[in-house]
Formats: sequence, C-alpha cells, structure tokens
Amino acid sequence: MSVGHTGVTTEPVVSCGDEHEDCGIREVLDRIGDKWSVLVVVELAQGVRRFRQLQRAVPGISQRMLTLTVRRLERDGLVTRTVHPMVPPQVEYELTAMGHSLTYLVKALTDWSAEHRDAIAQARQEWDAAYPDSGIR
Amino acid sequence: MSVGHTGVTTEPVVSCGDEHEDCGIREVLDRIGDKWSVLVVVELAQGVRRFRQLQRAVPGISQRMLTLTVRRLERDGLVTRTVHPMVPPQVEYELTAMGHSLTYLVKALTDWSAEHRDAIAQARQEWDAAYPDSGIR
DNA sequence: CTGCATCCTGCATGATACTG
DNA sequence: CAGTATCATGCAGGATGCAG
Repeated sequence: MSVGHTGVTTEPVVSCGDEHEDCGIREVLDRIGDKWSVLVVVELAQGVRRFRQLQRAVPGISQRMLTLTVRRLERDGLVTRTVHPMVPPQVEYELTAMGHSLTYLVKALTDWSAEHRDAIAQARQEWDAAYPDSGIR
Repeated sequence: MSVGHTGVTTEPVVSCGDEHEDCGIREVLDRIGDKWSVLVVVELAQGVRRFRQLQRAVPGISQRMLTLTVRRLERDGLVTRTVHPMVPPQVEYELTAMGHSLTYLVKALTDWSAEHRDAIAQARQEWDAAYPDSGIR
C-alpha cells in the first residue's frame, strides 16, 4: 500500500518475531488486564456461581463492575449466564471450556508472581532508596 | 456476619485455593497489565535496545510513556538501564534474568491468545448480533 | 436477588514544548 | 539522542438510586 520512499520501508519486525506488531498480546491483556476479570475467572474456576456469590467472593468489586465484568466474559465466550425464571431471580455463571483453559494461563500468572514477588519487592525497595524523589511508582 | 438460613452457608473457598483473597494475581497484573510494559518486554527479549530503538519498535508509544514504562520495569528489577557517557547520549536497556523469566509468561499469553483468538472473535460477533444495543464492549 | 441508569472522580495515557 | 515538565483528556471504576 504505497509505503513511500522516506526510508521507512523496512518493516518493523517488531515483537516476538512471529506475527504483526503486537503479536496479539494486546488482545489477551485487554481481556484479562482489567481490574476484575481474572479474579472473577478464578472464582468461577471453583464451580458455578450466582451473582451475589461472586460479589461476595471478590471483595471490593461493585455491583456495577461485576455486571460489566461478567457481561464481557460472557460476550467473549468465556462464561455462560443461565437465568432461572423464579422469584427471587436466580442467575448462574459458569466457565465455558475456553474459560477453563484460561485458568491455566492464570495459574502461570500466579506461579510467576509467587516466584518473583520477593525479588520484585526487594528491587523496588532498593530503587526507592536510591531515587527517593523519582516520582515513579 | 450472621449468614442467615438461606443455604448459602458454604464457605466461598475463594481464589485459587492457596492464598488469601486474590492470590497475588493483582501484583503481576499491575505490572504487566498496563498498556505498554509487555510490548517493551517483548522487544527487549530480542536483545539490548536503546531508547529510540524501543520507541520505534513499539509503534504508538509516546516518549513519556516509554520513559515511565522502562523506569517502572527498572524499578521492579526486570530491566537494567546503562548510560554510556557520550555525545550524543546513549542509554541501553536490557532484560535482567527475572525480566527474561517474564518472557516465558508472555509466551504463555501469546500462545493462549493465538489459540483462542478466533473463538473469541466469533463469540463476540454472535453476542453482538444477539444484543446489538447492549452497550457492552 | 439481579441488574440497569446516572452522576462523579481519579488515574493512566496522550500531546506538546523545553533541556542537556 | 534521551529525557523532563506541563497541560489536557478519556475512560475505567466507584457511589447511589431505582426497577423487575
């Protein structure tokens, strides 16, 4: 598509070297990189959960954010939402097969975290000691 | 707390079952969950990079955000920053051992992404078709 | 109980200009 | 080239009230 002639003709060859610019990392990160999705998935990994159960299980999440989070997960095919027509209403959320596969990724995350948490904490302490007023956090 | 008598007395047994409320997932996510860190790490996985190199390799990132990102990575002990006193200035960034270990996690991310990207896209299409005006995105 | 609508705020990010 | 400083802003997320 008419790359031009400014010398910017060289392809970036960016990223992990197997795909386009960002591999598709952004896709996953935009999924699970938000504040609550992973925590909800983790809870659902235990089994079927109702709305209130989820909210209680994920301390700090607001009704609004829980609704948004499960809706997005549902939209992405990671979670199913089952409405039982009764009063009071009962809605159950459950991981799909794809949702379950995500839990393995989450496992990798927690493993890495557990493994390096101390080292990171120490690195930070040292950095903060070296540059007390850096403004970085 | 007075759980009541509605049958919801079962303990949540929250999370991944090995730690407190959020396992520590938040820690990693707060690291790599931001918009640029992972992309920078991916690029640095290729080898030593200078500031401008990084900026060119990560299309769309601003000078400001690149600075912030590498500073944070440095603070966390994931990246080293080496200043070569010369003119024009030359600063090199390189992954630490811990930084390299992160790339394996990133690999898991990209793998999962590649594997489920299509399914997610399809699920979304179907969902959007079913609920055109949901407002969810 | 489940969920949507509304309002409000802070923070992450972006744009731009300036410095060594 | 490699930053720092400043200002602007969009959107994620929190709080609250109402509805089925």
